[in-house]
Amino acid sequence: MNEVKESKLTEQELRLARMFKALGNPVRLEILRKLSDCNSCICGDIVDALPLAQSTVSQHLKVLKEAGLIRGEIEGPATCYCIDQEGLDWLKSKLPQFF
Amino acid sequence: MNEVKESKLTEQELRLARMFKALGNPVRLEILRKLSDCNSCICGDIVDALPLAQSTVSQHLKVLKEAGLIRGEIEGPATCYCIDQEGLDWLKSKLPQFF
DNA sequence: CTTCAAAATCGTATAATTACGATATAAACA
DNA sequence: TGTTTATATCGTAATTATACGATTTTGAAG
Repeated sequence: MNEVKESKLTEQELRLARMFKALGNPVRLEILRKLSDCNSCICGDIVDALPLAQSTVSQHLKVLKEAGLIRGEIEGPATCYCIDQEGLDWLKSKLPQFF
Repeated sequence: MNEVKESKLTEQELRLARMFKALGNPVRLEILRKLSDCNSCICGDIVDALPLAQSTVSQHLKVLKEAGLIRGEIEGPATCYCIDQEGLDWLKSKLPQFF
């Protein structure tokens, strides 16, 4: 919708916007907090902790992963998710220098 | 089986989510960067700097204001916008302690 | 009081997000 | 092989976001 028009934002700033967008949803923030608390988590545990359908949670996890905020690793029949510390550290370092 | 699951986010975390949501849009990030650069700005200058209609920019400014990221002050026939340093400082302080 | 200019708000079309149930996929095991 | 279990993806409905032009509001100046 707002992409054909010349944005004066740098690639880094657009990455920042994508991260903020992913963070700007209470459900996803809750998932992140849980992952931050328990270090790493089987997807099913996250589903159990939320009042949402499995497919909905899976969708949110995908958004977080694509934003570079979490990582998912297949562990046997399940998938283990964890914070993407590299991505979060990048965000934390960029925030103060942006504003 | 029918556990009642509700959001376990605190009021502060919901405020964080609202701020992130406002930040998660390239146009609004561009507005913020401009305000950060020029310290304070007449609304019209922001409109002129963007390839968007005045009404659209005004809407984005409203979102940023409601999220506590900018402030607007009526100055004669115009409105002068500036960064809400208090709000941004709060965000910057909360981010590292959340993750 | 009227006019002008700046900004906000309204009405609305379109696009994106969020949610769900249904279905597909992939790994482990019988 | 087929079954089970966990997760991802599909199709879709409802809601929210984004954009625009038109209109209203507000303050300053004539």
